[in-house]
Order: sequence, then C-alpha cells, then structure tokens
Amino acid sequence: MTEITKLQSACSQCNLQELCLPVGLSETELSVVDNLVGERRKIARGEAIFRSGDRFTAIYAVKLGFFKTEVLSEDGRHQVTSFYMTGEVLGMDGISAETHHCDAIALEDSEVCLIPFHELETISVKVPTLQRHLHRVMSREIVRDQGMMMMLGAMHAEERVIAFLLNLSQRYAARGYAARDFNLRMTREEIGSYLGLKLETVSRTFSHLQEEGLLQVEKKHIRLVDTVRLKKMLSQDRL
Amino acid sequence: MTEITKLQSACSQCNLQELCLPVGLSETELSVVDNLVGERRKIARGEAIFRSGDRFTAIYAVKLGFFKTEVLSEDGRHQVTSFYMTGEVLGMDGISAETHHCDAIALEDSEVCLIPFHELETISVKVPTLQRHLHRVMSREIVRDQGMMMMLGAMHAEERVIAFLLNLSQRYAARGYAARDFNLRMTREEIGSYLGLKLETVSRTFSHLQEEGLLQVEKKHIRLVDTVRLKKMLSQDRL
DNA sequence: CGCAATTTTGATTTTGATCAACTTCTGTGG
DNA sequence: CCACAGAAGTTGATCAAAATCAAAATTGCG
Repeated sequence: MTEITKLQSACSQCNLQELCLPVGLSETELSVVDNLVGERRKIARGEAIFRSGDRFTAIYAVKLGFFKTEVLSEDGRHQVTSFYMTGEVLGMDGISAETHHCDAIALEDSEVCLIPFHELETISVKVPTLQRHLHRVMSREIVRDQGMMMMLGAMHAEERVIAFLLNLSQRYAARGYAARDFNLRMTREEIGSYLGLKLETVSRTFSHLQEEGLLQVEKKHIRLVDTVRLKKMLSQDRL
Repeated sequence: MTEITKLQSACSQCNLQELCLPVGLSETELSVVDNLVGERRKIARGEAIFRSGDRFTAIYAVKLGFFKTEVLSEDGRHQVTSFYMTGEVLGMDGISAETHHCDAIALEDSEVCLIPFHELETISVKVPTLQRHLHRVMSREIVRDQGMMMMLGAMHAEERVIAFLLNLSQRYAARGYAARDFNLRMTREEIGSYLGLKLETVSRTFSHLQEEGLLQVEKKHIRLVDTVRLKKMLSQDRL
C-alpha cells in the first residue's frame, strides 16, 4: 500500500514532469528528485497551503486543482495577485524573508507536491540542471509579474478581461485541454480583484463581449468564439 | 594603473557590499566573487544597459546612478516597471528565456557592475551562501512586484503617489541619504507610467499634497513634511 | 429545499483622462 | 553669455471610463 502511494507520488512517474521539472534529467538525477519531493498534500476548496506571515519552508507544485494567491495590506484591502494551475509552482515569494507574503488558497479541491526549499538548494548544487531550472521558474514569475503590471497600468477594462481569458486559454491549451472552451474556477469578484476591476465591471464586460459575438458566457463556462478578433483587440487598441 | 582599477572594482573593496552581495563571506569566497564580477560599465544618461530582445548574459548591480526598466507591448504602449538605485540588482527578467523582456535605461550618468550569469550559477554551486543570496534577491523582486500589483490594482491616484514617495524615501534612508529630502531622478511622465497614471494627474497630486501641507515640491526636489500623516493616509484610506 | 453567495443589469457619481493653454526649465549654438 | 527651441511641468475645463449604489435574478451549497 505504501509502496503504491510512493510510486504514485514519484516525480519520475508523474505526467507533469515537463512542467515543474526540468527535462533531460538522468535516471540517477531523477531518483534524487524523487527523494526530495516527498510529501503530497491535499488541500480542500477554500483552504490555504500557506498564509501571509507563515514561515517559509517549501515551494509547491500544483499536482491537481487550482489556486489563487492574494496579498493583503494592513488595512482591509486585499488583491488577487495570481492564479496557478496544474504543473505550476507557487510559494517563491517566501524565499527572500523566510516568510510568506501572500495567502495561497485552493479554488477547488486540490493536491500539491511539497518541495522543501533548503533541501532543493542543497541538491541543486549537485544537479546543475535542476539549479538552472529553478532560476528559470523564478525568472518566469518575474516576467509574468511585469506583464501583469503592464496590464494593470496601461490597459482598459475590456482589454484586461480579454488578456485574462486569452492567457487562461493558452495555459489550458498547453495542458492539452480545449483552448476555446473552459470553466472558470474563480468568481467574478476574484477576476475583478486580479484585474484591478470591480466585479460589476467584469460582468458587464463579459456581457458586452458576448453581444459582440466574441465569446459565449454561461455562468462559469466560457467559449471563445472569435480568438483572432480578440487577439486583435488587444494589440490594435490605442495605436 | 590597471592595478588601481582592479582594486577599485573589486567587490571586496566595494562599499555597497551589504546590498548586492551576501554578508559573511570568507576571504577566499570573496576573492572568488571578485574574479566573477569582472567588468564595470559606464552608462550615460538616456543610454540602455540592455534592451528588450537582447540576449541575456549577465545581471547588473547598480554601482552608481539610477535606472528605470520599461516593457513595451506589440503596439506602441510602454510602461515603466521599476526604478533601480545604487546597490540594487537588475536584469533577472532575462534568465527564463535567455532574452531580456524589458529595456533598462539610465536616468543619469551611471555605472553598473556586470555579473556574468552562467558563471554566477557555476560559482554559486561552490559557494552556497552566494546561491542563497541570489535566490533571495530574485524572490525579493517577486515580492516587490506583488506589492506593485496591489498598488496598481487597489489604490487610488493619491495613494499611489504617496506610496511611491514613501518607498523612495525609505530606500534613500537605507543608503544613508536624507529620508525626507531628495531629488527625483525621473520625469512626471515616468512616474505616471510607473504608477499607471497620466503625468497631469501626478502633477496635480503633488500640488494637492503640497496644499495640504504634507510635502513640498519644487520641480524635482521633494521634501516630505509630514511622513506620519502620509503613512496614515496609505493605511487608513478605504477602511 | 432554502438561504446565502454570486451574478446581472440599471441609474448615478466619481475619478482620472483628455484637451488645451501657458509657464518654466534646460541645453545648445550663435 | 544670451537667445531660442524643445522638453518638462502646471493648471483649468471638459469628458469618459469605471466605481458605486441599488435591485432583482440565479446559483449552489449545506
């Protein structure tokens, strides 16, 4: 029984390898990683992997499910800073001060693989491929955040919503899911928080894009009807 | 002559150590770093260290001067994503794709220390303290970006301007400069771009805060008159 | 099933953008 | 060293986008 569990949770057996792990590890390197990534943890919908202020010990690869991270300022304000889906790695905000700076909340029943960070640092000394991969994952987060700032600082409501949907679409596609047809895991309010908009604005924008025949919205289900035109609306606007 | 230049550019002799390098390196470790951080490069005002699309080879520690980074989307839009001052490290956006995703422009005549990244990776295998420091620096950038998103997504114009000034103040203070009295290195337009506001709004907000007796503005010179109240305005608003 | 949470839609207000005019500053060449 | 052109900054009037307030409809837990 424990045998089976172990086998299932081994990175070498995981079908997400390409996403959270570097490709091209040797057999022996893979087994090192298998030993590193020990625990797998179930997180029920609404529960947190970690919260702001928690001591940082590990980063987490999403094995299954969907997460949001949100930061909260001293006053009541809070903002969703990111959504994470299968194969993506979260928690790297905690490295700098050994403390997490945001809450990571499951938007559906989920499962994460726990990667103890200090062990990862130790091991990556011996497996340079792993070290480079870690740096890339962190850098990718930086680049993504820059894009986000661009969006929040320079785009209008409609453009933000379109960019959000196209980004989701592209990430689903990368995972082999339908790119044009998917279910939102988050509420309008969470989308709004992420995009720096109010939930009413998100709702109105959905309705408007539907009227224009660009997409179909039915509660949480989205169908992108005209991706070409949607993409054009992103780059063309404000020329 | 070359002797002197070498000595001057050696990290072990640099008065910024605490900022861009880890504390507590041994003599031998420091000399390793000295060899790594080879070149020092002067960047004239208005010139770029690197531009979007440039091949990534190194990260850069600001030895002297002041920089902005800005991202540009396919259409003409561009946005300032960060300002960097003495002792801060920039260029880490390039790691993920071996290509830079933004322009890094000097706002005054400046000097940077060039840290070849692949060599840094190699060496950090032998100097774990250095590896950990690198990870912290990268993580700090992620945390900073999250704060920025919060600001762009959840704050009003006046709050953004205040947050911006207080952040500058705090960074100047950390470098031993006056915290309440400093010169802006960037234009109103650049501040606006960074804060997701128009330059007129920045100007008006300055004027308004001055009328309120919270600060004094004279062209590029800022004096924070009532930091206590300014801080309060940040956290109290929207309660 | 029932109630709280979520979503949609409408009316109104507010914030910051836009347009415009004018001033000040900076740096350059005569 | 001054004149001048272009850049940068201020201020005012108006406009537009998104927020806010409000009410009704729908959904999905427990």
